[in-house]
Formats: sequence, structure tokens, C-alpha cells
Amino acid sequence: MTEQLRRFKAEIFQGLAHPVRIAIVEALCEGERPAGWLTEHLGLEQANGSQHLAVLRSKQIIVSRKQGNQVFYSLRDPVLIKVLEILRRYFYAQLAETESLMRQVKAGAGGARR
Amino acid sequence: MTEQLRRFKAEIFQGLAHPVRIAIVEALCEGERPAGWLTEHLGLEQANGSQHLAVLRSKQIIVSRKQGNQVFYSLRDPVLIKVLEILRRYFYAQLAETESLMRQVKAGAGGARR
DNA sequence: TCAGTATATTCGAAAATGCGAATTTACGAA
DNA sequence: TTCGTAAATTCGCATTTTCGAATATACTGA
Repeated sequence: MTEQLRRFKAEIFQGLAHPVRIAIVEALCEGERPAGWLTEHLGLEQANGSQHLAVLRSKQIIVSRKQGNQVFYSLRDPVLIKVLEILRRYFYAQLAETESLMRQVKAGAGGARR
Repeated sequence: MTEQLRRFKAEIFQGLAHPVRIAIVEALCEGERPAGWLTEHLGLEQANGSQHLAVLRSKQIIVSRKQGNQVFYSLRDPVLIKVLEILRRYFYAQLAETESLMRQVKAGAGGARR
């Protein structure tokens, strides 16, 4: 069971492991959107956008609803937003850390080291 | 900047997008561990374990500390544990949903549908 | 029915990933 | 220095991912 859980988690991560797909998820935080709006909003090729949506669908990260001519997508579970938020904080923490490191290096060593 | 943030997130997700690497991170929740312990604990080939550690290192998810003959690994930022916990809850929620769906299908339709 | 729009799927090529076998590097002890 | 252990790296190969171009599908309205 624990192995199955790990596979499940890995699948979710794999689904989110692309900047475009993260952008899609972020856009869907605002609410349901049609596929066309997403691809246009993100400046993607039609096919490419659809492919990324297919990946997210296959990992059950998003769900679709057909209405007339178009397909509306939404997050299956908004809990994933929390994950992205955590990572945003993590990102800035790391940025700050790297910056202070750079300052140290600059201040400390006079020239380039070999 | 927002694009850079998305790339950063995607890198983290990419780093976690493998059951073995998730197992490594979970093991490191308990605290620092030497590389050898991890590969043995998870039943991996020595090289393979080292490769997965290299991936996690390259994404800055773990950090290493050399002591004598061995290399100790630890999580760079335990906040990632939270992410895994969220996904565990998410997993069980989805499981429950799927189960209730199965029950509905079983109860509703008499036989296999085509 | 036919034409038009929205979306999905297929195909082929390039790139990235995952793995075990073999090799290399780094370290401690004799 | 030489040996033995821990870990990293390299290599070759199979699999997967990513992308754009082309094609197919589904629906609407005339």
C-alpha cells in the first residue's frame, strides 16, 4: 500500500513537472476555463495545449466538462493549490538564501578562485 | 519572474516524480542518513541509488555532508514533507471517491456495459 | 446535409530519463 | 604506498516526454 501511495504521489508530481502545466493549474485556481482560453492565454500551439491538458487529465489533476462546442477544465481538487503555495514560499526562501550566499562570496573573496 | 517561479516549481516536481525518490525523501523525514543506508534500505543497486540522489541534489531537494568514508544526506527544507502529507490526504480522498463510484456502478447497472 | 469552429489524437523526430554494468574517485587503515 | 570500503560517474541502451504538423472527432448553425 505504501508503495502504491508512492507511485500515486510520483504520478501527481510527474503531472506537474512542466512549467506549462503549472501555468495551467495556476490559471484554473481562478476557476473553470475552456481549453481554448487556456491555450491562448498561455500562448501555446493548439495541439500542444491539448496535449498538456491530456497529461493533467490522465493524472486526474483536472477534470473536464463539455458544453456545446467547447470543453471547460477545472481543478479536480483545489488542495493542489496549497502545494503550489508552499513551493512559492520555498522558492523565495531559497532565493534569499542564495542571495545572502552571493553577498558573502562577493564580500569575502577578493577575486575569482580556482 | 513568474515564469522563473514556474520553472523552479516544475524542477522540484520533476525531482520528486519517481517512487524511489519519494521513498528517499520520506526516509529522510526521519533525519540524516548515509547514502549506503538509503540504497540498502530501499533495495536499490548502488549506482541507481546514487543516481537518484544526484537528481535530488541537482534540484536542491537534499543536501549532503561528507564524514569520513561516507556521505550523509538530509532534506534541505523539511517543508517538502508537508507537500507529501497533503498528497497523502489527497490520495485517500481520491481512493474513497473511486470506491464509492465503483459501488454506484455495481449497484446501478446489472452487467457490463458496452 | 454542409460548413465552420473547438478540441483531441496521431505521427515522427529530438531530447530527456531510468537502469545495470563497469569504472573512477575519495577516504581510512595498515 | 597499498588495500578495502563508500559513493559518484560514465557508458550503452530502452523507454518516455515533448513538440509541431497533419489529421480526426464533435458539436453548432445554416
